[in-house]
Formats: sequence, C-alpha cells, structure tokens
Amino acid sequence: MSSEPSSSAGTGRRPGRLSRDLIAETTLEIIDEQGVGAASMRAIASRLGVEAMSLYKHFSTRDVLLDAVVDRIVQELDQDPEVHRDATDGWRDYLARLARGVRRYALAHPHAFPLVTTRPAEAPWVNPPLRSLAWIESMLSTLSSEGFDDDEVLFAYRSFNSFLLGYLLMESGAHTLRDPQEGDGSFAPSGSNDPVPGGLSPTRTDEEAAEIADAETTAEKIDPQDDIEVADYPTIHRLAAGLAEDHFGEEFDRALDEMLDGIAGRLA
Amino acid sequence: MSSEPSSSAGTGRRPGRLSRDLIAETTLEIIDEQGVGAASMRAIASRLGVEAMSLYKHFSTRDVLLDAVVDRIVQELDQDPEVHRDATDGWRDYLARLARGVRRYALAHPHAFPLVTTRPAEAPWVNPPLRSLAWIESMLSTLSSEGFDDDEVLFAYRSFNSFLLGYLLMESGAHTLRDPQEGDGSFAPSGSNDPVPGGLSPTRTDEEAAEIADAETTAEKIDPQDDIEVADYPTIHRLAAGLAEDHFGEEFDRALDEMLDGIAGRLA
DNA sequence: GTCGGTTGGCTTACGGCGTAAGCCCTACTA
DNA sequence: TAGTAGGGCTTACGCCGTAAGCCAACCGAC
Repeated sequence: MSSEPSSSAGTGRRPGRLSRDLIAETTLEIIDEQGVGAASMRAIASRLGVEAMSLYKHFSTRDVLLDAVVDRIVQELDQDPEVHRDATDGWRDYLARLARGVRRYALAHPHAFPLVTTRPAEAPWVNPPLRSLAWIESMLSTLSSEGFDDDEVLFAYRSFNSFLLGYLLMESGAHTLRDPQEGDGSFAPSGSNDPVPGGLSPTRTDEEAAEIADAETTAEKIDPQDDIEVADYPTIHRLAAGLAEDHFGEEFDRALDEMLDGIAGRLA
Repeated sequence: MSSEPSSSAGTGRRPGRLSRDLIAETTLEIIDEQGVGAASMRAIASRLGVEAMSLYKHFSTRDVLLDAVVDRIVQELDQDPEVHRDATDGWRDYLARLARGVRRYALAHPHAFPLVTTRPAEAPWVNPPLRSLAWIESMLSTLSSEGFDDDEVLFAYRSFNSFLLGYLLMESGAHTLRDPQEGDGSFAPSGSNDPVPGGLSPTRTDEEAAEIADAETTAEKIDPQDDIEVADYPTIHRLAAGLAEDHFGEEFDRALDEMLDGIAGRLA
C-alpha cells in the first residue's frame, strides 16, 4: 500500500520492473560503493527488492552481468560531450579528447576500473580500456582517414591503449587502497629476505583480484610514514611526502601530450 | 614406504612438511596452470595432500596467501641475473634491466599478473608492478645517487611504473583470452545501442575479475575474423591481421627506450 | 625415561556464494 | 474467454572461506 507509483494496484509482483539496464546500473552502484566483491547476485537482487534467481531471467551468468557493467562504463564515452566521434579538429585533438574521456570514466568508477582492465577479452586486440568494437572501429577508421597508413594506425592504437591502461591503473589504484586496519601499522617487508615473524598482515579487502577495499573514508589514516623502518628504506622515507602527493591531473595532460608526440614522430 | 626421503618412518603426518614457501609455490603453480579462481584453499591443500584448514596454520587468510604469491613473483627479480641492484652502468642501463626483468616475470605468469597489478596496495605509492619496498627503495636510491633531484626521481618512478603496467597488462592480456566456446562465435555488439536478442554470451572464464580463462590450448581458434560483422566494423576487419600480429617483443624495447628518453629529457 | 607444552596436522560445522530446476501468477493475444 | 509466454518466486545442490576445537607427534627439562 505504500510504494507502487505506477498503474493498476500491483501486488508487488508486477512484471517488467526488471531489465538488463536496471540490473546493470544497480550492480554498478554497488560496485562503486562497496567494491566488486560486494556485488553478489543476492546483494544486487536485494537492492532491487527481488530474489537472486530473478536476475537469471536477464543475465545467464554473473560473469555476463559483469561484462554488461563494463560495457555500461565504456559507453559513458557515448554520452560524454567532450569526446568527439570523428576528427573534426585533427587526430591529435580526437585522441586527446578520447583519452580524457576514458580518464573521466576511470576516475568516476575507481572500484570498477580494474574490471575494465583485467576482464579477458574476446580477441587479443579488443584491448582495454576501450573494450568496445564500436569505439575501436571509430579510432582505427578515424586515424585511417586522417592519413595514417596501416602500420601507423596500429602503432597509435597500441600506444594509446597501453598509455591509458598504465596511467589510469596507477592513478585509480592510488585512490583505492587496502584497508589500513586498526592495530599495528607495520608493513610486510616483502622485498628482501623476510623471515616473517608470525601472523601480522592486513585483513580482508578483496576476493578474486580486482576487488578493492571499501576505502570511502580511508585516505587520511594512510600517512603514518614513520611506520616504515627508516633504517631499511631511507630514500622512501625521504621522498615519502613527494610520493604521497597527487599530481595526476597535471601530469596526465603532459604525459598524454608526450604520447601523442611519439605517435606524431612515427608518421611518415 | 614409498615417498619419505628423510628420517624416521613417518606415518604420513610428519610435521613440518608444510611451510609458507611451499604453500605459496604450489598456489602459484595452480594459478599458472588454471587461473586465480582455481586456486581455492581446498584445491591448494589437496595438491599438497593435506586438508584445507591446515593452510590456516601458515596463512591467516586466503588474501594473505595471495599477497605472498605476489611477493614471490616480484622476488623473482632478486634471482634474475640480468637485473642489477645498482647502476654500475648508469641509470639507463639499470632501469632497462629492471624493466626487462619485470617483463620476464609478467610473461612467465600471465594468469597471475593481473593479481600483481590490481591487488590494493598498503600505501598509494607502493605501485605495481614493483610492489616491494625493497625494490622501490633500490630504484629511488639508485636514481638519487645517479644525480637525479627529488622531483626527477619521482617523475622517473611514476613514468617507469605506468609504462610497465600498461604495456605488460596489454601484452599479457593478449595472451590470456576468454574461452571462445563452441557454438556461435558472434560477439556482443557492445559498443553502440545493443538491443541484445537473447542469452547468447560466453561461458565461464573468471570469478571476481582478474581470473582468466585456462587458455592453454586456445590461441588457434581465435582467428575466425569473419565472425565480426564486416559491414559494421570495416576498418577492424581490414586491419584484423595486423591487430592479431604480435610485435610485443620488439616494440617493448623501442617503447622502453622512448620512455627512458622521456626521463632523460626531464633531467636538469 | 618420562612428561608437559607446543606445533601442525585433522574434523566438524556455518553461512554465503553461483546457479540448476521447476512452479505459478499475471498480462497480453486471439 | 482460453491459451500462452514472460517474469517473478522457491527449493536445493555443491563449492567456497574460515571459526572452533581436537589430538598425535615431537622436543626440551627433569
């Protein structure tokens, strides 16, 4: 008696409430808020006020659903007014706009970005972070029509992908840290010959791999840089402040420019 | 009566058989063969001839075990004779050797590499693919002693990380594809407005995110490039052969060189 | 030699997961 | 108005990570 906004009475079972889009959107919400691991079929269904098995009427498998979430993220490029579908202002402008669009969606969904980057592709050249045949086609044909020969197109494609992949994974990774936990804040030595005293180590964080801690409220407690053994890692300690600083914004544009220079330099 | 090499009889329960190292090594074996998702506590234990709960005497949690696996991979750098711990032949040689060492371990463990790249870090600057305080210290202090000022060290550190991350994720991703499945080989349109007919879609592949199909024997069946709608993606179709080609080896060295040029160009 | 403690296995059990199978109400179509 | 298909629900299975506790084998002290 309280919640049905639309037509006839409705026992709460009205068909058609669910749809692929609605499910994928809700899943993305959960991932953004609590990480990939929290997006279980039961959790997604429950947020939709529905039983888990109902989702299977729309997605044959959780993997397929996650693929749809990835698609949904990538498709944010279609809505991005800054991103152009063709090179009206030259290939450089086209690629720069595309790159900034990708960065925008990567930063909008830091918990989901590892999904975009690591989910296995259907073919070896359907690369993250584009991951959509339509956008790949757009990029290849645009460069082609800008006078790139085939080798140059392929070189640009691979440069573009690996640059964005690396930069954005680094940047989004820096924002989604492991849960720092309460008690001892010491790190595992990890690099050298570690005898490992006992069972000191972090806690939960993720499940399979790309799952990332909730973080939400972290970001302050991470700085006790005196936790690190100063004697063992003097340079890290000296540069700690610089390492923690976030120049990603400015540096991205500069690095992007250099990557584009590299492409330009390869043109005949 | 058959398998005990060492001391007294042994009912098969002799303590000390298990160790952190042995467990981590076995886990890495399973991951290399069958992907991260296959490395369940029960599966690992069973390969060791032991019950799952016994592993918890050595690792408090599966996550901690996976961290140890990542450490183990990164520590392959320590054994790599091509990688030097200091810049006896200059910083360029040092970084190039380090980069090639990282590439070596990335390609040696393509199923595990996404784990290295996406596992949340303890601090925002403990970046993949180095992920070890000892190696980070080594790199920072080496560059420092080579005359880099602090800003230059940090710039080099970030360039190095993001370059390797992007390039190697692209390369290892190209080798670990989704299971192509038997029946219809058509892709999901994914990019444009896809109405999506029914439930056609791939099968199993992964679990959380970084899990990747077993692949082992794939790599042949991936080429039916006529599956792609030629009309919709003419440029992809035209470039399909080039896209499928693998120049990663040569291109890595060239791209690495350019990245190092970029660092050199930033020096005062 | 015996004996207590510690170590490193094992057993049991719980709740959550993805999902196969099948039911049944509702809404649309003829 | 009957028939049908779609979209929910229920039940159940086998796997997962792991908490709790048990017990044999070893080890150092007497």
